[in-house]
Parts: sequence; structure tokens; C-alpha cells
Amino acid sequence: MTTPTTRDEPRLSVGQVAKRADVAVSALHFYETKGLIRSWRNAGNQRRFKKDVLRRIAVIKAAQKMGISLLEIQETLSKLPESRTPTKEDWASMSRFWQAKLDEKIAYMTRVRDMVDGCIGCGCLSMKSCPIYNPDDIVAKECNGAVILDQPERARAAKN
Amino acid sequence: MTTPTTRDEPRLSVGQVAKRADVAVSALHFYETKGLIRSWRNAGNQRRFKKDVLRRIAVIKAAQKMGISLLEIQETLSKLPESRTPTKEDWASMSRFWQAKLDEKIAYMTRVRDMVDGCIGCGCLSMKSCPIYNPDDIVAKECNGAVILDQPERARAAKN
DNA sequence: GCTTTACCTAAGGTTAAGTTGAGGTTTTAG
DNA sequence: CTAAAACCTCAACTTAACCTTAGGTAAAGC
Repeated sequence: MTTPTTRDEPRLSVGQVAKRADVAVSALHFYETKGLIRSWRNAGNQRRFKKDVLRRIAVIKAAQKMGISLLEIQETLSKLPESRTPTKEDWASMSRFWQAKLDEKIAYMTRVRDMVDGCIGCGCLSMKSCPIYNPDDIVAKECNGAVILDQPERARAAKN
Repeated sequence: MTTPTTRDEPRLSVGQVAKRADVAVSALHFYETKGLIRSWRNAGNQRRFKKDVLRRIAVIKAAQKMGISLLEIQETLSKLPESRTPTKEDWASMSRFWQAKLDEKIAYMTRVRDMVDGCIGCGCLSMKSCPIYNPDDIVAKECNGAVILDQPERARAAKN
């Protein structure tokens, strides 16, 4: 009895996974080619999945919501133990890992926002000179005054 | 004398704009097709830009850093007065507009992070039931306990 | 047993935001 | 005046994350 029914069974067909995880079948095929999920085939060459694929997909979707690329997700997932079904702690540590990334992103966006905020006053939206476009010095520098407005470009152009 | 030189002039060639704004010429062509910037042509069919295109590009780049799409940027920029060169206040109000969007994004990411944080404890990374995948109820609901883990899916699957 | 539903693979399409290249014209520098 | 640098258009390519379609097989329902 290798064929799954609509009853709850430990091995799921691609359609069942799709319905439960609320993703398209094509997405599952795609994830498989990317090594994000795995399956084996039954006698008729159809995919069969272990139930923990649902958790995996859940994690994938959560990570995507955090703005993490599938490549990064794949890399992180590949660190899960292959020998055993991942434990709750496995997933939790993964979650903590991505949380840190999220924190970084939030911090970056916050810096950008504050910088835009600070720059409204002086109107220094001129490129190269304004920290908004130069994330590296986004923390250190500050823009103060109309001097930055257009003149620096002029000076630079003259030197080229 | 309609041809721009390396000296500072009110009308800029595409190459000059590219250099000053630190973007590729191809990107400027692209922006123009998308209606983000505008130019007129000289006798030899070459693009000429008004200087305020630099400010425009600066704003475009700033908005992109905030994760705003070119389409949205175009829509916002199209609200600028066509009749006159935009004033500092025009740009400032635009900046405030995007800043609000940034705030939203930050708030969203923060909610996601906090939710992931809260969910580590109960391990409820199961789809549909977990607020992480359901941004709509991300604020209201909370996940508490292992009950949510897999059972709800089972119940739902049985009904389909 | 037959028909409908589910599944298979492989190739091509989609969107965003550009980049690259071909083939040809214009400007600029000397 | 001539050669190099800059510019022009148009089409095709790029990456990510899938979706769609075609042509064909397998499984499930009655």
C-alpha cells in the first residue's frame, strides 16, 4: 500500500503537500530542483514526501518573509542533520539565526529612515555627497547645511 | 552652441549625468523609458538633460534603498509639478511620504521578528495556523503551545 | 473497465531592473 | 580633416522565483 489516500498518512503526494502547505505544485517541483526539499519516487515515478517536509516548507516561507533568498535558505537548511528528522531545537536554532539577519535588516532600514529624516532639513539629496546613497558612512557622517547641495558635484566635475 | 562641454552647463549629456549621478548610461536610458526622468534631443538626436535630473536620480536611488520599486517611484515622482522645477519643499514632502512607507516596512519586519521570537518557545512553525505566514493576523493572534503543531492541518485535510 | 483526476518531464514564459552587444551616427580632440 | 570617443536604437541576455503549457503516464473513483 504505497499509494497515499486522502487520509492522513506519513507519506504525502505532491498534491497533498501543496494543499497543506498552501503552495503550488510547481513551486514544490522548483524547490526540489533547488535542493530545498527532497522526495523519493513510488513505483509509478510519482513523488512521495515525508511529513516533515511541511515543517521545512513552513520554515522556507517564514524565511522568505524575512527577505531571505532561496539560496541562503538552501544553504542554511543544508546544515540540518541528514541522518535524523530535525528536532524542534534544530528549527529553533535556525530561527534564531535568521532572526539575527532580520535584526540587521531592521537596523539598516532604521538607519536609512533616520538619515532621510535628518536630511529633509538640509535638503542635501545630492548624490555621492549624501550618506543616503553611501550606506558605508551612513552612521558616521551627517549632513548639515545647504553647502552640500549641488556644489560638490560641480567641483568634482571640474576635476574630471 | 548647443553642445555641452566638460564645463558646468545647465544642459547635460547622458554621459555627464551618468558620471555625476554614478549610474550607468544604460540605466538612464532605462529610466527614461519608464518615465522616471525626461530629456529632450539636440540637433543630432542626442539626449540633453536639465540639471535637476540629478536631484531626481538622487531621489530615485534613495527610494530604491528603501526597497521601493521603480513603479512606485515613478508614480510618486509623477505627482511633482510639471510646470516648474521642483522646489526643496517638493522633494521634502516626497521624502516624508517615503519615510512613512519605510516606517511601515520596519514595523512589519519588527512584527515578523518578534513573532519568530515568540514562536521559538512553542515551535509552532506549522503553516496556516502560525501567524508568521499569515501577516493579517500577525498582530492579533499569538501562538501558544504544541497543540497548534500539526493537528489543525490534519483536521483541515480531512474536510477537503 | 473506463473515465476523470493527479502526476510526470521539459521547455518556454513572466516580472524587475537593468546590462550587453550589434550596427550605425554625432561630437570632440588634435 | 580625421580618428577616437560618445551617442543612438533595438534586441537579446541576466537573475530570482516561480508559473504555464504540452504531451504523456499513473492512480482513483464508480
